[in-house]
Amino acid sequence: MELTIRTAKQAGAAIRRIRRSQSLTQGDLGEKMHVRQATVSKLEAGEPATQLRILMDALVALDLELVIRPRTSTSVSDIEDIF
Amino acid sequence: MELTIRTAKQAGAAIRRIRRSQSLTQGDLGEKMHVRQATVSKLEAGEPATQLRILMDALVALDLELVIRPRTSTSVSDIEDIF
DNA sequence: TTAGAAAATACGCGATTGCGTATAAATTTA
DNA sequence: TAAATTTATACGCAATCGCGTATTTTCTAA
Repeated sequence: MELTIRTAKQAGAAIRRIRRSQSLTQGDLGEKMHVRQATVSKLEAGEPATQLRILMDALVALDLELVIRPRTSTSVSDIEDIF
Repeated sequence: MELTIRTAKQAGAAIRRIRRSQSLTQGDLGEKMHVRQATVSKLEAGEPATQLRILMDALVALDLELVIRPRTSTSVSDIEDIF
């Protein structure tokens, strides 16, 4: 299970998917992160002005990590993601 | 070449390493990203309030992508990173 | 060792964050 | 389909963003 992220929107969508897979509400996640449910909502919406700190805190709370690597060729799912 | 990121500081350090490996100055990268050199400086310093948008723009400019995945066990390099 | 380049920092600015507190809207479940 | 839960949105606030413009401070070659 590995999600490729190229936009803030994709990052938010990934967080949402994973949060749900762990049966957590935005409120639950917010509690773990010590931020409000509204802040989680904005993060998941892919608001590009969200602070980096919020993303990192979410990753910790969901027991995830980030990897930075060279861009791989565009996959079909990436294209679908555009629409 | 794959960098594991768990903190904003690590994200900044990774961007800096990769930028240098591509022989770019902060000014060069800023130009590609349409942000100021000062903004790149803050990103690389790992300022946690940096906007997510800035990180994503840097990734695009450096031809990188992000991966979100479950946390792997702590590696030696992670520990070294603490000190 | 010093000139030149690169990076860090500063000031004032408008914009927007995340905050507390609430509520409206949407979704799920009984 | 009604009730309950979850998510999105709102207001006023202090804080901080990234901006333009510039100036240190630090690093790197000649």
